[in-house]
Amino acid sequence: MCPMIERDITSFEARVYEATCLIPRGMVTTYATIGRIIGCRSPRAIGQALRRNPNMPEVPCHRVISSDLTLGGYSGERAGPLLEQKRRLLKAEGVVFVDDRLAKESQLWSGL
DNA sequence: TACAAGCAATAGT
DNA sequence: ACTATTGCTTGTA
Repeated sequence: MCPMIERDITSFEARVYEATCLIPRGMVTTYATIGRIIGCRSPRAIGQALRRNPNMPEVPCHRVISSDLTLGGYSGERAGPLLEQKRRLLKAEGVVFVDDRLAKESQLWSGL
């Protein structure tokens, strides 16, 4: 029944979760944008919150990339098979990456 | 309660 | 390429 996945998430983690869920399918956003939405000026804190993954896989954390339009990381790994899977997930949603970089900048979600 | 260490980043030099 | 900055979580005393 109750999978009790949420553990003792803090307010910060809840905000990150909410902001991440706001990302439309087929688009991506950056840690900085998420921080902008929840009012956090430290993208590292967001990466850490997502790394802990308070509620997986309900949260499309794979739609969060770096401001440099690079893939960033996934599940705590900044490189490796998991990151490759992240790319694959994004590709399945129509987001194309070339050379570990977002091909179309128009697919960036500005948080509007 | 207090202090120290670490993190899926970003900006500036 | 390298260093500094930054906010938040976790662990230890």
